[in-house]
Amino acid sequence: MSDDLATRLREQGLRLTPQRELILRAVEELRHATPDEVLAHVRGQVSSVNASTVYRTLEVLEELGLVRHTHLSDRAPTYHSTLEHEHVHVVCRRCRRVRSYDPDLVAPVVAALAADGFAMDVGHLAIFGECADCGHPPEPT
Amino acid sequence: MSDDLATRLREQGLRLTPQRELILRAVEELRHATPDEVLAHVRGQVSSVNASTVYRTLEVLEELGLVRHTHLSDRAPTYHSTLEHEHVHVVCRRCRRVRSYDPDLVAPVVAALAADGFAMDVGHLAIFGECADCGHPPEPT
DNA sequence: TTGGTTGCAAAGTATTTGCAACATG
DNA sequence: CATGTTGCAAATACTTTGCAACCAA
Repeated sequence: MSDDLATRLREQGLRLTPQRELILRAVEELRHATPDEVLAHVRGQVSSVNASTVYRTLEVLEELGLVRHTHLSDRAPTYHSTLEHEHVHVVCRRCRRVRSYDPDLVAPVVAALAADGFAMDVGHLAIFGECADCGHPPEPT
Repeated sequence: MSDDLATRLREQGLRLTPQRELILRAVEELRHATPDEVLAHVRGQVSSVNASTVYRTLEVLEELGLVRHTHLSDRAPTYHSTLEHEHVHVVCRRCRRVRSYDPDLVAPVVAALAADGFAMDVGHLAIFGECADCGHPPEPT
């Protein structure tokens, strides 16, 4: 997987650096992390890595297809490794819990949109709502 | 509809102001607008309205259920009036075009998640992907 | 008159960019 | 050793907040 990084970078005339390795590994380990969280993680591990490097690297890694991002909050984007199989994110607004669903969940939507000539990006999808069994009490009805 | 505004505000002990009327009307007219676009629109029409007022007002209007927002780009949120019937947003990453779909599109997803005790927020959903017939040429395969 | 509302300016958070020093291939 | 990369600092985009003046009810 780090080999993959080296390979893909080389293909694009880009270079393998310790920062890029660290950041990719951080995304893989954290599962779902914002740029800030990635930064904190790599800093905890090694030398001082700069925030701009994190942003620039996440962009590169995404172009290389090694990471992806979705929006699990109204704030910063969340990155995850493409080593995980593709999944749909379902997040509860109340308890903030994030569940991953198999792409099957939205297969009918993919099909319907495909019929309209639209190729849906399943991995980017974030579905919001509220779960019944979340830690927080339900709103009075 | 402006009556609705007055009514709902009063119910909450809030007040009807020209700014609030203008901003609500701007959202209705613009169909899909970011806070910035709303600001530009109301400024074009009347006196000087402040950006903070736009943010604060959009928040109030959303709490009152008169507007809603979704994220149609990685940047600012997009607001729309709830006078429009609820719809799902489908946006092409290449040509940036936004199409509105009937909630029926995602009915199977709503049902599947409901079975898991999750109440999906359909109006907030934004589906990304690429349309075949967008102005831009397809990427080489 | 009371208390919600606005404008203004400053602060805050998230992200981007220019550029010189640096390090990979 | 050529060119991609990084760190740093400043700039930018977007949003929030404190507060005094203001105005709707």
